[in-house]
Amino acid sequence: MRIATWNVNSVKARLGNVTEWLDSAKPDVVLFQEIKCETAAFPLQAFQDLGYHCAVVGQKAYNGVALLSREEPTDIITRLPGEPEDEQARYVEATVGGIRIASLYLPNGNPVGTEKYPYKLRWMDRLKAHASSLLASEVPFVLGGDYNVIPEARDVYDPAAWVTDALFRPETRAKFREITHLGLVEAFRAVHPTAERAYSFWDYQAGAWPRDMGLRIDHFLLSPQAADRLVGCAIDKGPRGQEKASDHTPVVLELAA
DNA sequence: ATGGTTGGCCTCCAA
Repeated sequence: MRIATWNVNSVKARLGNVTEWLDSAKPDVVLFQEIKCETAAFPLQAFQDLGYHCAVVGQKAYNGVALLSREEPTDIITRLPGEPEDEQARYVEATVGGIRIASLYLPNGNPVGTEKYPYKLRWMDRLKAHASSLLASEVPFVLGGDYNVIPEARDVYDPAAWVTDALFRPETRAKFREITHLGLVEAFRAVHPTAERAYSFWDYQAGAWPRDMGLRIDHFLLSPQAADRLVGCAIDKGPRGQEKASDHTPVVLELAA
């Protein structure tokens, strides 16, 4: 099974790029983040025409996630447990082919001096708690999406310049490690243990893309049973180089059978 | 060189 994750930065502004990529990459499942539209405004038909079922959690203007799959997803949940007052559209999870698969958009957390940063850390605590309960259930699972976390110094073009940023602060990285240390496998790093300058995001500003000033912030975390089936994980830089590109590019996970 | 871009929305916010 091939599962892709892609922060599309507005599914409506990106519809041409996205459908063209799906048509060539043909993932079995694709996880979108930052669809930036309400659920009812999601361009369902375009994706149904490509053979996908869609589980969509949208909101006006910001955030928004979706899970698309060739097989109909079941047992869909539309929010991360904990903080029921949290209305931000950042999580959708469903069962596809016997695997629990989530599309998540972890809060950015900048600027650090505001309430946005503690919200990010609380969201990570909630993700950790949810991952713990999924592990206890012993169902194989894949948590994919835009984590807004740079795991290590080699995952950013200039670590010193980013050390006070919410994506790379030591406290953020420590929280990310708390999650992986539950026993999850970060798929790209497992498959490419020595890769450098392997990025999934390049800012629109300051010529970041042509200068390869990127970050690796889009990840797949795999449960032990899912990791046993890990065949490959690759970043497809193609879409980032196109006209009207998202600032993120797809990451593709391959699981056996 | 204290720079620069994009999307959504409505005058700036978020990234």
